[in-house]
Amino acid sequence: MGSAPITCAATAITYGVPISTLPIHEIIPTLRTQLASREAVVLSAPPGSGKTTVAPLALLGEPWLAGKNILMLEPRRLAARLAAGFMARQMGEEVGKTVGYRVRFEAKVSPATKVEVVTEGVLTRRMQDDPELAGVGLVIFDEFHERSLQADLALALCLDVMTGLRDDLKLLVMSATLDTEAVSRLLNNAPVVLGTGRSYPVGVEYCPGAPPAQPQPREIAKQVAAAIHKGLTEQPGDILAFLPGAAEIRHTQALLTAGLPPGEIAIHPLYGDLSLTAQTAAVQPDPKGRRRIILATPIAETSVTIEGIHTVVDSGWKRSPQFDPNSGLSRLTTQRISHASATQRAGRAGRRGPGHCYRLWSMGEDHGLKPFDPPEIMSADLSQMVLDLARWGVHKPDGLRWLDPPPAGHFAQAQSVLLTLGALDRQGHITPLGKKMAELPTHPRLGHMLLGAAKHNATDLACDLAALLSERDIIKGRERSADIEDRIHALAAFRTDGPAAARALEADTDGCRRVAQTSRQLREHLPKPARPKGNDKAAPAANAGELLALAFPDRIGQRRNEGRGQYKLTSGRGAVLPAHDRLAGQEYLAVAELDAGRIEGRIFLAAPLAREAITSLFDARLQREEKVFWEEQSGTVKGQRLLRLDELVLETAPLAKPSAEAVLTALLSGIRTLGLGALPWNDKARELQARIICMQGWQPEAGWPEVSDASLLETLEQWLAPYLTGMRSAEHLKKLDLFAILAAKLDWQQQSRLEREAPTHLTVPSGSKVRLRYTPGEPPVLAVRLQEMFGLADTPRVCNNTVPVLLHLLSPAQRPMQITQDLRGFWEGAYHEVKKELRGRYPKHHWPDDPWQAQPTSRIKPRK
DNA sequence: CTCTCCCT
Repeated sequence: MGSAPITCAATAITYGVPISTLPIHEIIPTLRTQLASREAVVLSAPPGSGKTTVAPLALLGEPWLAGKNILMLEPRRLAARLAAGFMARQMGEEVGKTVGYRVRFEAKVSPATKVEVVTEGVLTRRMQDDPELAGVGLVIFDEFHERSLQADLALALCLDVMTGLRDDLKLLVMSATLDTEAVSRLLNNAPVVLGTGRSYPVGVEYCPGAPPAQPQPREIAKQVAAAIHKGLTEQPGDILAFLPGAAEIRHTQALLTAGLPPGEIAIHPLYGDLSLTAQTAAVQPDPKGRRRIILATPIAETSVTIEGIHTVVDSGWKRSPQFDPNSGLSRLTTQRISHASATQRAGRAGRRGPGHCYRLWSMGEDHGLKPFDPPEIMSADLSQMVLDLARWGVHKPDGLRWLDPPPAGHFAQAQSVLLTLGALDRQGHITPLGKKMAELPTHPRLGHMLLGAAKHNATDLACDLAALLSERDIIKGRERSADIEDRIHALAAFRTDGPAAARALEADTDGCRRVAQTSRQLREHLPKPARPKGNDKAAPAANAGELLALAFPDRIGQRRNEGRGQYKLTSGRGAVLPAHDRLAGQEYLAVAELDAGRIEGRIFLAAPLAREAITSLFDARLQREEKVFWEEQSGTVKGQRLLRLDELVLETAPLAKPSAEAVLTALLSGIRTLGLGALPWNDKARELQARIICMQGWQPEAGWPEVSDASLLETLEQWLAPYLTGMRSAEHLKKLDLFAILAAKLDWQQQSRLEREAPTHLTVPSGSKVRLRYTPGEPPVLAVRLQEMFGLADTPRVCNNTVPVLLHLLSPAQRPMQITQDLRGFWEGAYHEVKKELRGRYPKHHWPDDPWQAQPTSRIKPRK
């Protein structure tokens, strides 16, 4: 068996409420009286309570609604159609009479319609066109606990309308969870009406697996497969398992097929990217009556209901996108689910009878779960919403009353994207172009592309691209390329040669159908292309890359030379293609879809782009720059003329005459990278440096200049720059006379003081001029033959007689015999020992018993 | 080791 054994906690809790007959009817009278006197009411009732279909019809005859309609908001098209159909049947009517619906691509409404069920996008669009919501007396928000971006926006817009334009508009916010306090507060302390649901008890069993550190797909799959095996033996009926994503589903499926007898049990993956046929198969009962295991993403939490589920296995993880305002990109992350989500998942086992739920964590960890999922507004790309708000006249996150205001950073990022696209001005106000973009039923980036395409004679292609990017990828399969041309070809094949031709190109035919439909709708929103008049020549048609560049001007990729498939984006960020992708050889890409990743982004959809196309498309945004820099390799200052698009360098050319100032700056930075040793130091210059540093140490208050290596390196501009005129290479630097340059840091007075107080030589009793050696922080060293010092009592001093030198007293052969700063002490003491040794080694020299009276001599040869 | 879900 391909899965690990599993041990389960003996604890089991049960929740759920007893079955009763639609308890929602019991609270209808309360709902009526509350809504009659208040502008808003919150209705909280669990799934299965019937609130979606009961509440609108029950309120239809209210006097305050006379002559006005109900608008009900649903998060999904299917739910809108089902709810309208159910209500129409209740009234014994066709859909589109008293009860109708309006979703994208489809409307069933008539002048007789009193209840109109709409999806979220329809409502925000309608409010933009008709802010007063003329003829509407009540807006119902269904499934508000899902807290979609659009529902949050619609609620904020409704509240705005109610404060000014429409004091007779009422709201009913319906939610399946009990987190109603915040909504109630936002709606001026609206009353909360509580209903009960109708569901069966679900026994919950905790089966802790490995501790929940960072989840590995294989590890999650192993635990889920083990729990499924346990469920197969302990529980009857079908099993629904919740996993974070496709990778975990694949692994679990592999483990199960390896561990189960073939053919007896049907295993179905279920996730949004799957073909419609595969999804339908997963949702329906098995045609051969076999037991079923459904391996699903959170799609099965709300969007899809599966009949006959008795057992749920909950991994406790989900994958969701997190917007990163720094990069302006989203990344998918695997996270723990919320408590509300865990309850919702368990509830999926109790729709038709008592059920059972295995949770792959411990009961103790329940407390670590967040009570609710954060609303979408906290983690989404806000550019479309910010454009809608600008059109509404709102330019700041706090311009409306929100349940959770949009995060300021995300809001600002959206504004900056919209500014780049020309939809907003610097104040965040909408431009005429922005208004046109907001009227198109698509993301502002794609709207920008659609509107720009006419000029490039490519409106049809732009519609297809916008449709492709609005819907799920039509090419499935793990080996697919990121090249968007593949999708364009498949779509063309689908249109001209039918579904089989599309399938031959590995495209999903339902997907092609959806994309074609979306493309057609977008085309209808755009003006008909003007026929070229007389001898006007039509502009050459733009290709996919050029069009995508209009939508994603901040995501142009340039190949890096580090490895195949590595790109740098206009923002400076890195992004990679799989190395096997055929696009990977392209020098430039227009990137449409990518995941922010941790360090580097991952490119999922892109098109090749010619450099000439970039320069002509972004002419106004190109930066022409002259760059003068130190080239380490050649050790010279180089000048280049650059053509840049933000962080990308599109062209370089040598710069004939760089400005002297720029050359100097580059040369100085070159010296800084090479270090001070790159300058032509000689002993004389180093000695001068040491003498100045010594003087500064001995006379800290006397104003000696800072000339240590560190401070010289820091202050190159001040002391060295004036001597660098005309120089531009390491070779040129060799001509510098550092001694003279350093000396020039001293004024005349300091120079003569230096000669006096830190002299290069001292005259010793023999008459010789002997060199002093200076080392910063130490006394200067006078190395002199002992014989030359006869007769001198006191150690010579420098620095205005304050610093005794360190004497290295040498033998005639320059061997150090004694090191001392106390000459008098030496003559009186140690000399007499040294003398004996010297007499032995140098018998022909004169080694007097009385050095005080002896004649100093500089003669090297001994006396005859 | 290729990516959750949904909407105009």
